[in-house]
Amino acid sequence: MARKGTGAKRLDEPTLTAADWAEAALHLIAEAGLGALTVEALAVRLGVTKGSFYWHFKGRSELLAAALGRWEQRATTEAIAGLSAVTDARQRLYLMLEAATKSPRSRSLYAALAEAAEDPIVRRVLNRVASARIKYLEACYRELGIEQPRAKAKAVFSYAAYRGLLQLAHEAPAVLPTDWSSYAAVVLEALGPVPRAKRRPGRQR
Amino acid sequence: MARKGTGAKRLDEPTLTAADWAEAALHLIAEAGLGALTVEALAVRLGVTKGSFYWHFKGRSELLAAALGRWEQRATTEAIAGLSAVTDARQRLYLMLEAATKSPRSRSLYAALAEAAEDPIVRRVLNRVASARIKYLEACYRELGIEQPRAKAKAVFSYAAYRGLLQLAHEAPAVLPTDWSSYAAVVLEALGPVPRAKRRPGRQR
DNA sequence: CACGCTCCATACTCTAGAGTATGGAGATAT
DNA sequence: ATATCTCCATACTCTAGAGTATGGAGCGTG
Repeated sequence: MARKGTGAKRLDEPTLTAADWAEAALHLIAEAGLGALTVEALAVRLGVTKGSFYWHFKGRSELLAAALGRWEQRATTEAIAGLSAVTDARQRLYLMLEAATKSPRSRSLYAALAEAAEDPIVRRVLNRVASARIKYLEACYRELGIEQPRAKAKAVFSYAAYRGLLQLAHEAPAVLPTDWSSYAAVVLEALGPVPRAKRRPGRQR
Repeated sequence: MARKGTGAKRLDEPTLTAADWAEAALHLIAEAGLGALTVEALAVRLGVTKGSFYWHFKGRSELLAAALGRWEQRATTEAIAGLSAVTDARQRLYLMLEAATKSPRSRSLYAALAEAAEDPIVRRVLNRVASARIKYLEACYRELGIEQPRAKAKAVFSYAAYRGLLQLAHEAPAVLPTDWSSYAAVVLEALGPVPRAKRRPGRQR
C-alpha cells in the first residue's frame, strides 16, 4: 500500500502516503494537543518539507478530517467489536467499568480532542463517538433486564462518570483518586449490573 | 471604583478599568471559547481600540490570569459559601446532586476553559477549582458518616459524573438524557447520602 | 493658567503558520 | 531513450494577531 512499484526511492524509507500523514497527525495531537498540529511540524516529524504535504491533502482541515476518521473507527466499531466477543453481558459490563476505574493515561487522544470541541469537524466526530458508546452501554444494560427509561439513564450516567474521570486526568491530575481499589468498589456498587448477587459481606440493599 | 473623579469623560460611559476588561474577557470566553479571546476582539466589544488595552495589562497572558482569578473565586469559595448556608448536610448534598442532574447550559465557562487545559495558566486554575470542589464534597460525605477511603472515592466519583455530564453537554449535546427525571433518579440512587431511606432522599423534615 | 495624569486612537513592526508556484529527482512505462 | 507520473524541495505570498511607539483629549490640581 505504501508503494506501487518494487524498488524504494531511498534504501531506508519508502515514500509517504496520505495514511502516513494522518497517522502522524494523530500521534502529534495525542502528544501535544490539536493546537500543535501544524503542517510544518508534521513535515519535520516525517523528515520531509511542507511542500510535499499539499500533494496529499488539499489543506489542513482535510488532513484533520482524515485523521479523525481513522480515530473514530478505532474508538467505536473496533472497540465495540472487541468487547462483544465476551458473550456474558454481565462480564462485559464489568470489564468496561473496570477500565473506567483505572488511572487514565495522562494524555489521551480523547482528552486532546476535547480541547478542540469548538472546531466543527472535531465536534461532529466526538458526537458520533459518544453516541455510539452510550448506545452500546444502553444495550448492555437492557440485556441485563433493565427497562427502558432507566437503561438509557444508567448508560448516560456511566459514560459521564467515565468521561469526567478522563477529563479530570487531563485538566487536574492532582485530584485523581489515590486509592483506586476503593474507587473501583464505589463505582461498581453504583453502576454494577444488578445489586442482587452481591457477595460483599453485609451491605446489601 | 470605576472612576476616581466626579465627572465622566463622556456622558454615556465612564472610562474602563482593568476589571472591566477581565470581565469582558470571561464573557467572550464563555461565548466563543478561549481561542476567540483576542485583544482586538475585546477592544471592539468594549467600544475602544486595542491601543488602550496595553495601558491596563502587560499582555494577553496577564489579562487571562486576571480573568481566571475572578472566575476561580466564584467557582470555589463563593459557591461553597452559598452552599454552606444550608446547615443540614443531607439537604446540601441533595442540592448539589440536583444541580448535577439538570441540563447544563450549552456553553459554560468551565467547558470553554477545559478546551485550553494545555495552557499552563488555565491548567493551574482548573486544578485548584476541581480540588476545592472535591474536598468540599468529601467533607460532606464524611459529615454523613462515611469513612475515609470511601468518602474520597465517592467524592471523586460524584465530581467525575458531574464533570463528565458538563463535558458531554459541550462536546456532544445530542447524547444528553431526554428524560431528566429518570436520570436524576439513577444519580441520586447511586450517589445519594445513605442507602438507608429507600425513598427519595430529599423530602425530609 | 499651566501642568500632569489617565485613558484612548492611530499607525506602525514582527512572527507564526497556512497556502501557492515551480522545479527536480527517481521510478516506471512505452 | 524519452516521456510521464509520483513525491518532495525551495522559495515565495498572505493573513491574523501580539506587541510597540507616540500623540491627543479630557479632567484634575498646583
